[in-house]
Amino acid sequence: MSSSSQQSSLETSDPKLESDENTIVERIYKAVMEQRLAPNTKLSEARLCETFGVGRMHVRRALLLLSSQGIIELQSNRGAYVACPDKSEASDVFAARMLIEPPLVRQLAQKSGGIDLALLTDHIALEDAAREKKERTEIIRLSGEFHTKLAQTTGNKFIFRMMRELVTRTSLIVGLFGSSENTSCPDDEHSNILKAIQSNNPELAEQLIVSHLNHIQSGLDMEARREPQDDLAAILGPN
Amino acid sequence: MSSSSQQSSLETSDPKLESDENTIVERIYKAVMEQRLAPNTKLSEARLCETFGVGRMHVRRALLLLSSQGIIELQSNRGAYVACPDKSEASDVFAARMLIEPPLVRQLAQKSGGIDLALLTDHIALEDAAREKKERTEIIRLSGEFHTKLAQTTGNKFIFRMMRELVTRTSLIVGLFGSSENTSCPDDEHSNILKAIQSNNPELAEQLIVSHLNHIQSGLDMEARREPQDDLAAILGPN
DNA sequence: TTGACAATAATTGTTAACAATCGTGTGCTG
DNA sequence: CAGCACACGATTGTTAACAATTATTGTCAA
Repeated sequence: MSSSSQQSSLETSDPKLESDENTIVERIYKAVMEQRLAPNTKLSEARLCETFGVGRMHVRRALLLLSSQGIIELQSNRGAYVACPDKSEASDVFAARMLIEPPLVRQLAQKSGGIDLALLTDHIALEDAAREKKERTEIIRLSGEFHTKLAQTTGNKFIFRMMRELVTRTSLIVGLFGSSENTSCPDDEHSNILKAIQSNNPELAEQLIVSHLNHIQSGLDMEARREPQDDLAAILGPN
Repeated sequence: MSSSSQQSSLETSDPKLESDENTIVERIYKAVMEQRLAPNTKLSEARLCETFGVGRMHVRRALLLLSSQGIIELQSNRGAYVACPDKSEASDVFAARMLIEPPLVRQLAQKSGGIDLALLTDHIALEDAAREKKERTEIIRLSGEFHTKLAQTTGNKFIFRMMRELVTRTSLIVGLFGSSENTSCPDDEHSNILKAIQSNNPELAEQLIVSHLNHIQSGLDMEARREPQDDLAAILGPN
């Protein structure tokens, strides 16, 4: 079995342009962030080899890196599975974000004059456009990316990496516990947070991010957990 | 070359007990934390293979993981080197710690009643003992570990991982920029922070950690950077 | 029909040989 | 003597075959 290329949304644009394992990580990472790869989906080495057109070594490297970022879980002799956070992990993620993000936006609002907010203003435009066009995966991705870019704006790579990990995990959690349509952040809260930062209002910015995080968390249904499907179908788009 | 076992401090206790690549990561990690492995030291695959008595695959896995944690740096076709932070990274590390640790200890002091501080009280005892015996590497390691355990006390694995990474990086930085004897945290500041937490005094605890971090940072000489030696001698103790 | 058990297929883990790259030292040349 | 080119040695990167483990299927008996 596994004849030639069974995947449609995969090797569309560039058939076998050099896709090193860094690209592999990025592709899988993005697929998880956009909730195209559901939690608990098995990622077998053979399929990924075909999918990306690389040897097993590169796939294994990528899987190891992804597991070190908590995006997938490696089970000994059993393969790699997209991470599937439970209730406890979910509350840990939000607790960590509650610890970090308020001081973060407060700090941004304090020295708002001295830093470049173009990244964020541009981002809000992107979010609006995506919401306009009702592009689901774009909305989901951008919704998380706002928080990542918030951290990126500090120019501190450690803060950036921490936020990136937390946001990624949050995306998984929202996919698992998100009730109904509530898969992304409420509409214009991001915009309001940015405005508070721009107008040098640390207290307001902090307050807004706190309630924003609370909104996300309260939009979850921690009891009924959407059962993760093992779909192999709509995976890993080329971009 | 590379006859039998050239390393003294290595395979002392258990000659070839199963040391999987998890152990390899731990061993190298610990060596870096205790500043036995100087920044910029080259870690060649062949030597690590002999040292740990495993195949190249395990070594490469370990190196990849270590590089993903920022403990070493992988240069393409050139090998692995112990990370060597520069001035900019150093200030980023302290900025990130300034962002996280104050709210962290504040939070601990707030709900001090409901959490188990045994980890920390025990730790202070260990620190005192090590200082008594003037065990340099122990003091260095424990001095960083206090902060890690501070995070561990929250029971939040994300906060723990963040702090662990920052503390590790701090250890490298202190090794590089640390002026003279000032290789560890000032004597009893840890103890005072713990007391503030125990007595449910969030403001004091926060203030103490801030000045503690400032003390560490001001003990560095950011200009004259200790030139990293390429020593292969005193490496990777067995414990 | 259901359960356990055995054989087989599929997948992951490991090893070793091979290829490619980089650093170094040697010798040539100006 | 300085500088460059080349070749050699050492180290890293890659591939493919092999071993070990797990999952699946089919069979048989209760």
